[in-house]
Amino acid sequence: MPELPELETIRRNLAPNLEGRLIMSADILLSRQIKWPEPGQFVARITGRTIEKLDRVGKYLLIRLDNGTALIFHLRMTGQLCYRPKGAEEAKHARIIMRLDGGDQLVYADTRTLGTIYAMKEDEIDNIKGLAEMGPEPLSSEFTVDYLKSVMAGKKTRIKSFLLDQSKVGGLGNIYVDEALFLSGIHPMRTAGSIGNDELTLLYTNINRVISEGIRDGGTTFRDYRNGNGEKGSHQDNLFAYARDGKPCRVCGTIMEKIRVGGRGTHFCPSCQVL
DNA sequence: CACCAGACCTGTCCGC
DNA sequence: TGCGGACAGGTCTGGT
Repeated sequence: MPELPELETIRRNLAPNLEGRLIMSADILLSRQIKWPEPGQFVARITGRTIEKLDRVGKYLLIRLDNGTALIFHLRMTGQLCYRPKGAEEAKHARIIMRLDGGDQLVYADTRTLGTIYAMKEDEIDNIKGLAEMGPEPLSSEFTVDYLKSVMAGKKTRIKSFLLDQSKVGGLGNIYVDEALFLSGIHPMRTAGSIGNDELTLLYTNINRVISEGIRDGGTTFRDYRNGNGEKGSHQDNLFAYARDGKPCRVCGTIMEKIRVGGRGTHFCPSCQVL
């Protein structure tokens, strides 16, 4: 489900409800999703701890505790992290329930159970490869036109697959990549190295644009995604490319198409984005 | 290094 | 109504 804008939305609406709160206990309903340490140790590391701060790195959410442990979530396709005030109805597909002071809960739910969860001491965090190797994020000071130019130079990988590589640009996923390529008039099958300076500058601008608009709209809800309070996002109403196959292009009216690139469904306008 | 298929899972939708 | 297949916001592994 979730890409950078969705994770950032979750972080922003969980933070005021969680920071300063005490984790009284944790119920593990599906231990398979805890990747480190083993479940008993996992529970021991987080119970009785106070939540200090919520951080996000790419699509990872890090909940920092007062013992230096970071409770780390990657939601993959259908993970949800939801704050449930005392008395709220039960979450479907709950996999971990963390009980907070005062009877409120932080619930991790996940239909497809692909999400991954860790409780890492500071010196263990780099063992999560995807996190340690995260590339610069859109909207950050490290993400510049020159950076993008340097990593794309000479690359034969198709631009769609290239932008999905988290070690190149952190936080992009299938929806926002299709959107950025559409707005830039770049066909998803082009190789990264074939993209000229003007197009590359446009692409850079549009990556930042789609990410910032996604955050502004509280994320994109197609099916499972909900924010930290269980609410849907609204960016699905403002998409140009994703899931618009068979519909007229919002710019030129041509019927949009869907192909597969690197195994992922890819939506584009055959007239605005020529190969 | 580039690229693909398969794996990990469950739910939904579509065609027959 | 039932059943099989394709597909879904992500990432990792192993093969060519």
